[in-house]
Amino acid sequence: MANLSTTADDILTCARALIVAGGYNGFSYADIAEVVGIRKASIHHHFPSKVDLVRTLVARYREDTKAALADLALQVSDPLEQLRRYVGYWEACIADATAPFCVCALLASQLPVLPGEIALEVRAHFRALSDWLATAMESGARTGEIRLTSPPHVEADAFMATVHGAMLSARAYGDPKIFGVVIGAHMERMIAPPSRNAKKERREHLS
Amino acid sequence: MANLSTTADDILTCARALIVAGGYNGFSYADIAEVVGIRKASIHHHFPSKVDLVRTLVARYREDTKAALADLALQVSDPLEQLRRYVGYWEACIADATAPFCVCALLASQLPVLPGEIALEVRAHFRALSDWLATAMESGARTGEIRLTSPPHVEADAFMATVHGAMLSARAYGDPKIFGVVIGAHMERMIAPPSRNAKKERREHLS
DNA sequence: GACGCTCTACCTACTAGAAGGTAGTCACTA
DNA sequence: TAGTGACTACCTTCTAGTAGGTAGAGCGTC
Repeated sequence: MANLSTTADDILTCARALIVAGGYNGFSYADIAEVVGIRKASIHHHFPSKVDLVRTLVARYREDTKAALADLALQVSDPLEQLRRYVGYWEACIADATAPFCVCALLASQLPVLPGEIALEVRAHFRALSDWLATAMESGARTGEIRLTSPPHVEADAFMATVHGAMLSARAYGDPKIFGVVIGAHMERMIAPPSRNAKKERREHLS
Repeated sequence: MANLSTTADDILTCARALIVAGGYNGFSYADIAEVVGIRKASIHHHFPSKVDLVRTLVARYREDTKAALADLALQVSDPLEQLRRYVGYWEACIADATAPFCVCALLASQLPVLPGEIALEVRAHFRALSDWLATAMESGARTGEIRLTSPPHVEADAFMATVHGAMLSARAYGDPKIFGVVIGAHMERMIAPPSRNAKKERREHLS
């Protein structure tokens, strides 16, 4: 945060795109230098080491995500609509290929070879996202809009897993549409029918 | 296939473990040489290039998976039990950390930076797995054991996405149990209750 | 307002080591 | 005796990172 220069921003943006494409070992300072239009050594001026660069990048990504999710919860009161907006964001990103993958999801897949400090940041993102989703699940169950067949935090982890898996499938198939199809199926299963025993279900599945 | 020597096998086994840990760019010939106990140049004797090595590895992984899934369908007639065995396999792998990730899932995450020939193999794995799952889904729906809320191939893709996402979460959280919990929740939602209108549901959701 | 000081952003030029890969050699075995 | 599987000894290219320097902006002060 705290007003970094435009060049540093450019470096981070570029690095993020490169990580999303090929992970931590899938890019080099030379790659960034070429895209941003400066020399390798100049990147070291802004970020002394690769670990610094990626740690900063992930920390900022986490902050941005945290702020965006908090804002979403504030702007949209309906929990089901919150989830729809969340997946809608990714659907758009994948469709126009701006950022067709969550940078933390990609880094998590390489967790065993990641420098410790970066691994910690990645872990924290998973926990924060899962918590936000669990809160939405719980609210939805309370209003009777969402039907939970498991405790909220389990439903949240299942939802997150489906989102990440669907990103992967979209990439594997080379077809952005698959993301929406898979998530759509998951959400449909979650939407509570206007059933008579909604109260009973709610009682059963809230912690 | 076709009886490769033990050393070649060792190289492939080692490479697979290294890819599972850190992806295509996360390992080098030097890493393999150290583990297998031969020199870098000797690896080139068995696999002239890194692309050869990984292509062979993925092709063999696909063959093995194909054979195992065909065998599973032969040994176990009950479709729901087939799915349980499939996820049980991964649950065991993740729990004892032998191969806590599908090598194709990991490579798929880096698809944009993968050599073309390897990308093709990875894509083929996703298609084959999805097809197998869809067949199981369809059979399960026919016997009334599985409740499908979407067409079989969509349910199959959703299932596959959940499996891959759950692997990722298990890795991110550093907790093998999360895989079973997430998949368990998904399977529970799929199990049809002994309902009166099972026939009607079946009619609705088969292509 | 010219002088010097410091800081920022970038540069050229370099390094050590790791990467994938090659050439040629040797010993064992079918 | 041809083939296999390993070796040593290289090569080239790429990697992250360093050393040292330059141009210019900002700022105090004589």
